[in-house]
Amino acid sequence: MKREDLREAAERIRDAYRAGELVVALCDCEVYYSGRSFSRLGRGERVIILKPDGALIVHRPWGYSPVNYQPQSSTLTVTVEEGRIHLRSTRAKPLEVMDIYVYNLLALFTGKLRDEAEFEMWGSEEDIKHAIALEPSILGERFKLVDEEHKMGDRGYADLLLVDPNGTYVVVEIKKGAATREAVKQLKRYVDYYTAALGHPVRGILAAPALAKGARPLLESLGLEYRRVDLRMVARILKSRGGLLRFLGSSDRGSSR
Amino acid sequence: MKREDLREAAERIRDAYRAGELVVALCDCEVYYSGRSFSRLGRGERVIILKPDGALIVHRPWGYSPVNYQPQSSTLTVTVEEGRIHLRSTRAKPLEVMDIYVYNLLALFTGKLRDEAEFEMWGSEEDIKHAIALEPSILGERFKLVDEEHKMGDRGYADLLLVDPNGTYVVVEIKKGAATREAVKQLKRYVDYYTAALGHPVRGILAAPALAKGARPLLESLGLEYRRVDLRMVARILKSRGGLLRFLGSSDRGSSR
DNA sequence: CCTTGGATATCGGTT
DNA sequence: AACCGATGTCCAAGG
Repeated sequence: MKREDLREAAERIRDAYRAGELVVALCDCEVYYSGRSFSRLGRGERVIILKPDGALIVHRPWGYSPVNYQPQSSTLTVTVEEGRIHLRSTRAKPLEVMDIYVYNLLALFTGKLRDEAEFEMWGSEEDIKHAIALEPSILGERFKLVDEEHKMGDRGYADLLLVDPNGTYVVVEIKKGAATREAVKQLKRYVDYYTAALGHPVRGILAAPALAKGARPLLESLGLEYRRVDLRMVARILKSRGGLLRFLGSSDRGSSR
Repeated sequence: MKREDLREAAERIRDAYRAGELVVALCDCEVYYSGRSFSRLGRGERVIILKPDGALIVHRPWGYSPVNYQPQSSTLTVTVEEGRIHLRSTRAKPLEVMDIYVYNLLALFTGKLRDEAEFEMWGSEEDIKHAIALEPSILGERFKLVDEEHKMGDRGYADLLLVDPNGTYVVVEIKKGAATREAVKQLKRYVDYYTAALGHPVRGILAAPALAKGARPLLESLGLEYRRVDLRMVARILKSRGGLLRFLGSSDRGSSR
């Protein structure tokens, strides 16, 4: 790339960054990173996104993950060297530095992006927890809610603590995806702790949309229980209690078909 | 955006995707996602990257994380609707669908990116493990290596298994950053398992550059040990054994100064 | 501030 | 194909 073109491109990037604009560059570059780890990426053509908040993202032409990046609040310097542009992004804590050397530009976009829209997401573990807390009976018995995020000594926190019609306490562990054996062990640790703390038996329920392959045998051998939770049921409960009104109102547009 | 422009843009995107090219679009769009979770993002201006392998990434003008995405091997369809382009990306397993409605294009790049370079990274947990395996004595005693990734029944795998001069086995858990209480618990599970499996006492060592706040009290109360590992020491050992020669040879370019 | 735990986590390697 | 642990994990909530 010609010297003048490099200078001009560097100035466009610097000016855009100072003006709070977004920069997208498709370019031939090298990348070095030093911080919690160290990495080196030889010359090749990539997509670079530089955001007004300092986030810097480098994508190779394949894969989901960026090959290199700095998070928001990093700071950038732009300098022109012999035959290349040097972009240095510095993150303060932990101290991390990323150096990009740009040798050629295929395309360069700079400008402000107007994006004031709301982003709504639903289906988290917490959404499931809220739904069960609102209607513990969806677990199949007349449970009553005792507490959420109930401390289990130094073992952690039980997602939910319920009591069944017999007055027996029930520790509930929730997973948003297929519950693994690890989740079963986690529940067991809570049940063991709480049984010891109370001095009498406690039930343990794993609530999840599904069980991973080896989870059921382990669960049963440990005397624990599984209750399937249906995300649609969760949505219905939250919706009836007003938690998801606007979101669900039009989610069907993108959901299927 | 004019109808003809939309049609033309849609065709460019479709043709590029079919030809195995990369697409970067800066556009005014809406996004819906349905799969393991559900999300909705109203209209606004974003950066969209579509890669030849099917990866699809949508970035808002701030933050490190993409607001919506599909991983590689997703498939794309492009259609023109009234006043907008509809991009639908489908991931087969788990079944997940992302719909993008594009109302206006600020910029559109399509083309092949040539990127054959190697990406090298150093400083992983595995690098630390290799260094200790090569020179177990850096943990401060005359340990001998027994095994790497030694299976601890159904609890997982110990990073390293050593034996001390007394013939006592030592389970080692390695962390590349500050070791948390969670790491201490993980080590405890391994030590408990292996003590039971062998029928006599086993030592447990947590090897990491640092201990997180609450980790030391827990570690000591469980009778486990901590050994600090120095990344520079790790680099020296690996370098002397030839593992990092080429990489370290020029990493100084990007590391500092 | 640090610590903790979730995430559409993603990504490999191993079973 | 499922499971398991690492990740420059990132990130928000707060015990």
